Amino acid sequence: MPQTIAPRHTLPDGKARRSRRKDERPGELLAAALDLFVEKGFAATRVEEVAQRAGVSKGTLFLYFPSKQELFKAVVRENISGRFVEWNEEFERFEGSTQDMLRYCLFNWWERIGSTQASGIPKLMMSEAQNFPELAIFYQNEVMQPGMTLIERILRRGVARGEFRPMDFTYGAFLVLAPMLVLVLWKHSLGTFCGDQVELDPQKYLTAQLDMLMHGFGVQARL
Amino acid sequence: MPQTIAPRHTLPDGKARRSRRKDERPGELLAAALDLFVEKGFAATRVEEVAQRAGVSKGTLFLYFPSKQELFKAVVRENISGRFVEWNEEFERFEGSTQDMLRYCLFNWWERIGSTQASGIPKLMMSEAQNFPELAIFYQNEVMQPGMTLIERILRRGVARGEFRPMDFTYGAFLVLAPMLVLVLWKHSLGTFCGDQVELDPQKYLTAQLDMLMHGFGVQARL
Amino acid sequence: MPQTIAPRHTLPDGKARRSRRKDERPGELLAAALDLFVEKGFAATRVEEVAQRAGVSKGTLFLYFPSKQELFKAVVRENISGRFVEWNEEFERFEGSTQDMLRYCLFNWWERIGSTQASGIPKLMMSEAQNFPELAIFYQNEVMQPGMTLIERILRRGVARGEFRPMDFTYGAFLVLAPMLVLVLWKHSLGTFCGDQVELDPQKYLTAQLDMLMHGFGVQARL
Amino acid sequence: MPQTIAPRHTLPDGKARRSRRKDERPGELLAAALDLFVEKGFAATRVEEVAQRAGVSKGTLFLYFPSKQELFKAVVRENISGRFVEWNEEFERFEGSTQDMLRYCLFNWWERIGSTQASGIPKLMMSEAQNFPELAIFYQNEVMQPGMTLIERILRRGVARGEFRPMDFTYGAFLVLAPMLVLVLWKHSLGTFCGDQVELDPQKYLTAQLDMLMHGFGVQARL
DNA sequence: CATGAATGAGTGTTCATTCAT
DNA sequence: CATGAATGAACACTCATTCAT
Repeated sequence: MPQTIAPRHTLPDGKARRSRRKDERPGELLAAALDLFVEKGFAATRVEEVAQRAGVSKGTLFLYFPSKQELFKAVVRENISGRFVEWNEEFERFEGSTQDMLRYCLFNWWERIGSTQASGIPKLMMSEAQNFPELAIFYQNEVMQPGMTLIERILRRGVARGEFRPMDFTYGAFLVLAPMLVLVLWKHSLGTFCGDQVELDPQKYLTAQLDMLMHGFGVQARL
Repeated sequence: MPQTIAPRHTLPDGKARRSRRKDERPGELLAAALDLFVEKGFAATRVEEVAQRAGVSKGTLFLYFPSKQELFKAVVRENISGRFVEWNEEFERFEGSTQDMLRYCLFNWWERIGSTQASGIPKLMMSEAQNFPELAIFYQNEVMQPGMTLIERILRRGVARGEFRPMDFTYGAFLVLAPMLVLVLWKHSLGTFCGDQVELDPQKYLTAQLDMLMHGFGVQARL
Repeated sequence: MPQTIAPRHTLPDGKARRSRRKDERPGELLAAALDLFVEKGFAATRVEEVAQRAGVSKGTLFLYFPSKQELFKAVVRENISGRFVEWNEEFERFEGSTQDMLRYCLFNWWERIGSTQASGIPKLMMSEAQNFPELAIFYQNEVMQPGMTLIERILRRGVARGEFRPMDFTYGAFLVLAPMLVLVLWKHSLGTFCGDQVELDPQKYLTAQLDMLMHGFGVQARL
Repeated sequence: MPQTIAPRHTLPDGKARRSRRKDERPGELLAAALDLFVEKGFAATRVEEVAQRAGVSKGTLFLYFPSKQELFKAVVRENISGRFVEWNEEFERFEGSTQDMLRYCLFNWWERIGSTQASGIPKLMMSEAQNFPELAIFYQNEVMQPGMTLIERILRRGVARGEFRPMDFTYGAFLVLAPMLVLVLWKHSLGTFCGDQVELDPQKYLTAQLDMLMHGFGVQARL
């Protein structure tokens, strides 16, 4: 029977046996690692735990990833896929006020990133940037830059259409991004220890941000 | 009667040898600790290293600080939380528009914290919070809470005087804090690896933030 | 079908190389630990030393025993407390006078404990009890209690059968135990330095004890 | 004024100033050390604590005793004075049955030693004998030997007067001593952790011991 | 391919002892 | 004489990584 051995990471046919296929090991490991890295941080996560959660032995993990650091890199790379292409297209097709566009941007980001496991990645990157300069650059190029550019494009559109005041777009993009970033950093770090003292409702938070972005705090804005 | 014998632990003349004075030890240790904690993180910094950099032995460090965590707390108190009393007073005496107050707040923060070594502390806490809950709670109570409260007071003043629109002060304070936080996180983390790609001029950045905080991006704000 | 491949972790032939077999590790460690604990005391014994003497690394020790204290408990269980079940059964089956039972108890204890390395454990516990309350409680529960109970049962049997006079069994058990305890304490402590001054022949000592236990020193006992 | 400096440890006159005299330092230190050694054991007692309790600084302690070990030796030597001369005389003058003599011995020992701070010394010696061979020999010669001899003399008297059966006096003395020793070891070591499980009333305990010593457990003893 | 037993480097903290004042 | 600041050796336990089976 011509049962050829499939090259790793490639499924011979679409209807492959679901569970415990050799080719799925890396994926299971990456998923387990993401969970644990996000939950406990890089240093506090033990490789054995990752292996256990993926249902394999510690030795097996090192069969697929030569070191814990390489595992980390693989996790980050795996989880910051190029969704920006799709998003850019979405925004190009967008019709409506730029304020609506900004609103759409904020809430969509929350729905697809902020509220998911992936929201732990920025915190991880921020913490481990020093230890993984290569990854930091990668993250900067593949995530931060495209993200900033996307926001900049929205701001430019707003200015071009006379909806927004002229501004420095780089700083502008930072100012849009900052509260979003702080929201997920809070969620995954300091916020964990506030108990009920500071309860952040993402919807209200983003709504407040949008309002501030558009009108600022000053009274004259209401005119 | 001529008290010829100098009192113990007192140097014969007031202009004693500058360096290695006993009462400077804690200060030297705090400075060394701040440097190393910011540079390498809390966990990765070895107490012996701190002691060495301060020019004393490991044992001496524990003479002044009962534990590594207490050393960290002392560093934070020395550089941040200990100053809130002074800052609160400053703001109580402040006369002028609340916009000026906000400007004063931002630029003063930059001068006294943001532009100094102490700006590494927020990044540090973000990274280590999970692994050192006690420190996280301390930071939350001694730094975040007072900081947020200080900002909230400014916002309340603005609303009370009719300068600012009504708002939720908690979210408002977050929105003021976020760009400042991101500025120093950036400076101590991802920003390190961007080279010249993204050059943030703090003065311009904070000016842009202030403008946005007051007027927002929307054109109607100009009316 | 001929299963040619030896099951993992099993040596090709039954008579595998004698030493360094995986399943002997705990035993080797326990033996090394007993030696060192008795020789140097619990606190003064370094785990690395135990590991070295057992021919393994420090890490390996912690593979089998989660902590130094648990190692100690295992040593005690292996050498003393684990045997009470067997001893209790022996005594339940015992037929004969209670005096013979007491004799059997004393000389058997000497043969199986008193004359072995394990006799150092009581001295060890006496010395370290204050500093390791957890171990003290463990020893109290696992060794002293069962031991006292065993002796009490013998005494109760003697009284029940009319062989012994009525007595307070708690104090009675103490009085039986005391000379045995002192014998091994002596052996492992002060006795070490007496040279030939006081030569204790255990057989004669225990014989004398038994005689005293039965008849006392008083002459009327001979009637 | 001829105020000659008194040699250390010697008081110029009987009516010396009571408190904080230089010459009393060693005594205060020895007392403090005894308390703490008995309470916490040798290793667990910190010299600073001893110094504090004696009201001097750590440095001063080392002025009088070159090391912690020497301090220990001094403590033991100080506290096992030659009371045996007095006791021997007492026993020579004793008139009455030898059983009464034994009773007197036991309860007197309890009153003068067993119930006092000094009862901690045997436990200390037992624990530290290995570390202080010199002291162990000293203790053996100055305490154990005289004590055993004293008991032996009682036993010999009993036999000589026809009150006691013939016996090996060395073992006999051990058998008398053992329960007394165990009583104080229990008091200062393992017994500490039994809570209410085993409550030893010294009076009852010694009474039971005396009864056993005289008559044994066997029924024939009653005849 | 997979296993899991074995390894050993790395670190905060204590405390007896010293010595400049 | 007395002080107390300074020292530095000592030690249990973790966990990433290896490798014989």
